[in-house]
Amino acid sequence: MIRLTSNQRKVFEALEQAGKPIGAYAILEQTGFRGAIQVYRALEKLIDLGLAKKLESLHAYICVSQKAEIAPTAFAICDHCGHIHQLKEVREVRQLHECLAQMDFEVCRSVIEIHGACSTCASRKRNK
Amino acid sequence: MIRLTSNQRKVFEALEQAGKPIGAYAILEQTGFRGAIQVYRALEKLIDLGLAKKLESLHAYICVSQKAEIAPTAFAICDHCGHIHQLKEVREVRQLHECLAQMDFEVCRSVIEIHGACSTCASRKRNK
DNA sequence: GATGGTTATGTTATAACATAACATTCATTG
DNA sequence: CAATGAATGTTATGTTATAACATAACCATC
Repeated sequence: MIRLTSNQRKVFEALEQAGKPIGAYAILEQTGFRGAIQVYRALEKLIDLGLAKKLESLHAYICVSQKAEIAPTAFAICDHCGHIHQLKEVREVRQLHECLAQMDFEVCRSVIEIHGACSTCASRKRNK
Repeated sequence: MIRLTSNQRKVFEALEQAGKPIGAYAILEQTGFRGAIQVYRALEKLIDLGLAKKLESLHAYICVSQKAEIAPTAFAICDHCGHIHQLKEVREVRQLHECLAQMDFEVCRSVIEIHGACSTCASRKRNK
């Protein structure tokens, strides 16, 4: 088990409780830290450990579904209800990495965020 | 041929000249606009038209290699030299979208940015 | 060519996100 | 205990992005 510091634990709990991506300043409020830097420092560590991820296109952070998952993840982001679907170990992502490897590109970080409408919201749209 | 407004043309030319991703405030300097909003408004339109793209993980903008390409693009971003490889019409990306479609997820925007080392920088790293 | 509607642009202020720089506290172990 | 290093705190500031409202340019049609 990984040993988190006090601040890291507070940030992780805030992410868990939210259950959806939240911004660093929302975390700041929830944790009661005095400055944003505390949040960012903790987030950096959590991301390193694979416990959290930044959603670049939302400027927000989310805790990763399973523990310590460094493997590249694709996110399906519903722009209507905000629901996030985490797609880990997706064949297509692995293949994309392989494709890049064949071009001699050495992958170190993968940002894959697909926006759209989740099944619920999509059907709701169709029926109105 | 698409008709751009004066501001849109200036921003597009700044992007073309740069030949790499640049931030909105760099564009602001180059164009001489008085405020950032002019840049963002022009960028929004250029992105709509498929002439430019935002690289979310860099907070920067780049003009797209071919004209009016709305199709999803994957970007391979070299973190060493800054070189950007635009991958259009990549099979793996299409397959990822199909995979999501089967889950009833209706894709509308695709953010795919793979960071790492390009072939040149990767070999340079190995040889030192 | 005046009228009114639409689109584009300008201006100012501020929101939202992120980091720099340095001070202090705290735990550990030699 | 003293020295060290890691974590945290504090303040300030940098960077990215948008809100809100004012003005100008364009253009059709009467």
